[in-house]
Amino acid sequence: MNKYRTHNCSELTKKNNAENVILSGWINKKRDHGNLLFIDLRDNYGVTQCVIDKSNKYFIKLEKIQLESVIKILGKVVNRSNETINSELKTGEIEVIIDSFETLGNCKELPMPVFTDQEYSEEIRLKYRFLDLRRKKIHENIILRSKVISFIRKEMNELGFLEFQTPILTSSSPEGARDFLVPSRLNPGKFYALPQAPQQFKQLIMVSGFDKYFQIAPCFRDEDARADRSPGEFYQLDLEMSFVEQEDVFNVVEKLMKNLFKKFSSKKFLYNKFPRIPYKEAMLKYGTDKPDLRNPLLINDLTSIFTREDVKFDIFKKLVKSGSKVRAIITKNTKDKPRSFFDNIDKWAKDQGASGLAYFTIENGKEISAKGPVGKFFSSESLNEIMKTTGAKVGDSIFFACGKINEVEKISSIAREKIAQDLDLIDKSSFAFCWIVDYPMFEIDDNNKIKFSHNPFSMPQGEIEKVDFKNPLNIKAYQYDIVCNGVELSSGAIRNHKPDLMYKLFSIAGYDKKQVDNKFSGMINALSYGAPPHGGIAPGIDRIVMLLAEEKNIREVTMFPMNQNAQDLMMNAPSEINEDQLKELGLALKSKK
RNA sequence: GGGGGUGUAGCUCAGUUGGUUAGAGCGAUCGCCUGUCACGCGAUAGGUCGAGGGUUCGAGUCCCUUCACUCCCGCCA
Repeated sequence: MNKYRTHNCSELTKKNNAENVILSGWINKKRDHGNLLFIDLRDNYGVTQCVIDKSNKYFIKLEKIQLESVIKILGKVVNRSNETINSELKTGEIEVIIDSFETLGNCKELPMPVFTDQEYSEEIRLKYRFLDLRRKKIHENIILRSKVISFIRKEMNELGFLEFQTPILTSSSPEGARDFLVPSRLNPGKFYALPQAPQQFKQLIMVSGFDKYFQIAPCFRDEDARADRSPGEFYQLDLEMSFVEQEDVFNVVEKLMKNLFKKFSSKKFLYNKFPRIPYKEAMLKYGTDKPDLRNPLLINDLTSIFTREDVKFDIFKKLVKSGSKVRAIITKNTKDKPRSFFDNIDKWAKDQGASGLAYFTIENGKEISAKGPVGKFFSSESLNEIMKTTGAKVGDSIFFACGKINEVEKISSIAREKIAQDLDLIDKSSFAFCWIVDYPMFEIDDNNKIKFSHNPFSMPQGEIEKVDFKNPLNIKAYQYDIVCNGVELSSGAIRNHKPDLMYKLFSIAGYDKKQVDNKFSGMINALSYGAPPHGGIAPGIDRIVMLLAEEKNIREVTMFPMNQNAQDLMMNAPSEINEDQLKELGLALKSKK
């Protein structure tokens, strides 16, 4: 028999009536009636009410013991009387009459309450994470995370994937994020880097002939945090497959996501087959490459309307002449919305740094007309044209944004979200997955330099002989993202397994052969020894769990997260190291300013 | 690197137009209470109002600087 317990704290029911039991756990709550004391004993599994009265010699001791102390209770299970049954508790039909008890772990005065639904500051939560993690919601989130990961492992195994570990200490690579660096004691002056992702390794695994690989892989990137982005480290379901095309990867991931999200959520899928949306189309219709497809609003391009003679909206017309674009969002049947609805959105847009949103509502008197501050600038014919291109009807309203393409995409994207929220158009009870496909291989940065827009190892689309290297910005890649409810879960690609092509693409981005050989030696070398066509993806585990747990902050699904400044307040990391350690590594610190 | 928000008791917060001795709930300590499940009742302790400077007869409150946490932009797949 186990020394500490015969049952856990959620097991006992009427069936156990009159049994002598041993329970161990934390004191969740005490209710002290002076001559009668109730103790809610909690463990990982649940809560059991235990009772003791003053005739018991342990009564005084138990009365004094601190909440959150760990105790072992010996007692007898009794059925509760009907009036005292607690239907909210799994064990609410019984209670344990305490016979004796033993303190296993004392608790000091708590820096924060554990048994409350009260919110408290992250600082205190992170410093005392071990207390925070005892609380119900986050405790359940972390258990969910564990279950999600083991489910993924099982599914991946069934799909024929093999799990492999890849090195944590590896080499620094150009492109992408800032690396975390680790000095090498045995190689003074040289540094390892922690992997931003096992990208090159997983491709090498394919070259090594393993066919299907996956890993719940830690990834390290030294970039600033966001609510949905941990500083430093996060986990991906990294996977790679040989002899596949894009659709083969999609099939595997769709199957996995559907099984996973059905298993851990009761929400429905908006699309059973995930829509494939070309990058260009996504940027036009949604203003972003991570659209929330639960939101029914679409963005329309109305630039050409503002070249018409019979449209007199001069501010926009002037901007259009100098190359700006006009994008519009139609809201269905909003003619009766109060003026404040429209003005709030306009004011909100100005707060976002845009020049505001113009708007009007389409009316039908003698002829089609527009009502609203800028309505008078639009002729009936131009309105008919707008209705034709956008599908807007009488009674609908139209919001306009005008600006340079990047700006107008951005503002129309967040306006689409804002308007949908205000009109309560987003179906919160569903998951809307989609694939964003056909990403451009290259893009132009602020200094007018061509750079890889995604991953330098992606395969360009089309037959290699026909790729138009003269116009690199037109080259599309077999590069894709998977998005759910506006959350980017992952990006992936069919990889470029042809070294010659790789050199060519790198040369467009300004790397000569020598540089490529030097920086990507492991991989480029391997590709010239018989590499299979291959591709993969790497969905973010943390974000999947966030969606399933309906959390907005990644720290709510991370056991021991760092704060925004990449500090672990509980472990005191990062910390200073002593002179000897520095010396051994051949390092010297510059004095801080 | 930049912008916004927050910072008052161990915790969560209130604090009016600048005005006497800075309050509440929870927690802690002490006392009362035999059926609670957010038990109830009474009392006590607990404050560098994030820090520094300034304005003022007088600052938790106004101004400047600074620090911490957080959200966002940049950055990042």
